[in-house]
Amino acid sequence: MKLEILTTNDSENVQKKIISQIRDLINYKNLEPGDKLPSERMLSEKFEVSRGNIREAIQKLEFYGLLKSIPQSGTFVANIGVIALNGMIEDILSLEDPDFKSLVETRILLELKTARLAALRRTEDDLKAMAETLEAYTNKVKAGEDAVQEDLLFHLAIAKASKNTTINTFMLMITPGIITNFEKYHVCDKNLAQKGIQEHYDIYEAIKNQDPQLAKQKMKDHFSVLYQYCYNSNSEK
Amino acid sequence: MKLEILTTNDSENVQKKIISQIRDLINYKNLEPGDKLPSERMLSEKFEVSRGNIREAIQKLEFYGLLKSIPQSGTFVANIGVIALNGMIEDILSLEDPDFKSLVETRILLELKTARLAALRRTEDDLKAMAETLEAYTNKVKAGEDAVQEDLLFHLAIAKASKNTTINTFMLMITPGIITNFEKYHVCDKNLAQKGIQEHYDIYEAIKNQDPQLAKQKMKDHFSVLYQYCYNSNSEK
DNA sequence: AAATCGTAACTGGTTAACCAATTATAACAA
DNA sequence: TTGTTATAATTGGTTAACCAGTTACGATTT
Repeated sequence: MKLEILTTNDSENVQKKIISQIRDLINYKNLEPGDKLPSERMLSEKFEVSRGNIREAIQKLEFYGLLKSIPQSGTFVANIGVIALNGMIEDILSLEDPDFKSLVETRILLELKTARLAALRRTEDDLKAMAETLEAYTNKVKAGEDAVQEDLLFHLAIAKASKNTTINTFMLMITPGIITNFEKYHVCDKNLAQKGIQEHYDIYEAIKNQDPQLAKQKMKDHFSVLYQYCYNSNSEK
Repeated sequence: MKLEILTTNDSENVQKKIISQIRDLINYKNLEPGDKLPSERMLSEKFEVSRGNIREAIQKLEFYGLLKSIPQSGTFVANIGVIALNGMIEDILSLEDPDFKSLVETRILLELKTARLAALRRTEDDLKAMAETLEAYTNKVKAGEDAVQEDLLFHLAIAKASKNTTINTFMLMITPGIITNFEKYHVCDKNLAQKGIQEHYDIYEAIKNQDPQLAKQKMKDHFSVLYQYCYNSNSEK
């Protein structure tokens, strides 16, 4: 039994082990940026795991910009230096899954910025897209229906108008987690949704009038209610 | 020739096409959250692409939290509703690769927050880790060597001390892009690196003394020089 | 000795067959 | 009719063989 616990690793732990082994290999062989890693086949043999596991680990490191695979040629160490590489791999290995609180905290941070940037950079098309999502939200709320999705789509429209692709990507990444947790904890009741209509409209107007300060402030107001609501009724996880 | 241009799609475009076809299918079949998607085999036959392409597309949508694959069971629509799903897929399809300007803009936003949060939440271990990276940076600069990597590792240590896993992940994601661009444009010259020592130390002290306002301000000062330098000498991409 | 060419080994990527677990089905029993 | 069980089909995941492009290297020619 004990033996089984020790030897049975889920695929996540296998991947972490492979990643740390790749790091050790790079250090041991003194591989410089641009150098070629041993082939996937050799690594799978050396680490005694399937080639699929190796590819998975390489893809993760490629996602974080530490490796670069080139077809029919090899996998190469990225141009960021061994010190940064070691530090980053260490951080990646110790990364934990995001909790709801960190999601909300990050969302507010990003949204205050997107509101400001959208006010500065929005085009007429952006305004049109925002108006559409705002109308969909309003109709849903007035019909007494749940409108969490339409709410988030309005915010994503602002993110798109901010013309910052990095923040836009990050907003997309956190949105599903926000939606599921909101619905789970019933964060948005009808009372809150009614207020939301006016708040959304205020944000929209500020962006339309290209007033970054006001846009940020209105977004802040919007979240202050939400924030407060979250931490009063659902302070845990 | 023209025909070849029209029919030859790189794998990225193939994936985008599959993703939009999956979206159409969900809409056409009125699949609700939690419903099961057709099997990978059926999809690959229906869309006339390999099963591998299908898996790749599903994995991307799974990354953004829109689908969920369960072994030996099926692929399921996430619990976020069809409206949000449609909107998000649209956004994902139109996402472009991040440019350097958006990376820097996002980095500053995140770092002002991590400095503040780290001042509030840092442990003794966090301080120790920060001090180590700070020392490595100082030594490198005093030896007249390039210290971009050590610079970034100090900032990542702050991110870790902020105890916000989402922001920490985002910092890790943008760091390689920052490093390569910095080295490409030689953003950090020796003069700037010398100033950096004092600035880093100021940030460290503020976090150590648990002064969030000061930590944020010192981080802002740190970036104002960098920012200015960026936009003066390298305003273009 | 140097340059060129061709061959053979090696690369990451792709594919089709296979696997174990789940699920649907239908036969059977109560 | 209802509940149970055995079985067959289906699922996502895994694997090993295969592919096309790249690279290394040595024979050959000049």
